[in-house]
Amino acid sequence: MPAYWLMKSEPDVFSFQVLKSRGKKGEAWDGVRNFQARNNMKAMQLGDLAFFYHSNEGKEVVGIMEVVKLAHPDPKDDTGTWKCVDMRAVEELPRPVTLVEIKDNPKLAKMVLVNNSRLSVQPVTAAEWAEVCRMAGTSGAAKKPAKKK
DNA sequence: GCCAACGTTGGC
DNA sequence: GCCAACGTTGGC
Repeated sequence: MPAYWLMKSEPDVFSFQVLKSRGKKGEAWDGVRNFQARNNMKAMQLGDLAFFYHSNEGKEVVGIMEVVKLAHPDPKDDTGTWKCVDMRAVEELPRPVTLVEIKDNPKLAKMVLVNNSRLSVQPVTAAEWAEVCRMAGTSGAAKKPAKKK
């Protein structure tokens, strides 16, 4: 069973659209300089899914992505302290879910996003994942491996 | 642009 | 090992 995460970025710096343009290979999620966030990335498994949240501009969950490479040394870090994972875009949400909507939903009151907005890589429970997907108008990439073309 | 909250650093 | 000071993040 895959775990769920939420990762955020300022769209000015790195947006979901940019990640999408990287295709299946994805892109290294580097630049994280926070121990909690790093530890969360270390815990990620291949195939784990994550929401892409745009901070500052937009303040909304805009897409779903997947872990395609396990935690490895951050190429932009000389000290060897920091790690990153590679992510690829899976699906752009039919309807972005804003921070306001998340805060308004009692089911999501315990989300880390609400309580610790500064953590850039955070875990999401299965229930929260399902709820945000429902609000976004998607079934959530994980639940439809049957859909082959 | 401001400010509150948090994490990290460094002096003791 | 504690805690004050500082820097950064991110919502408003």
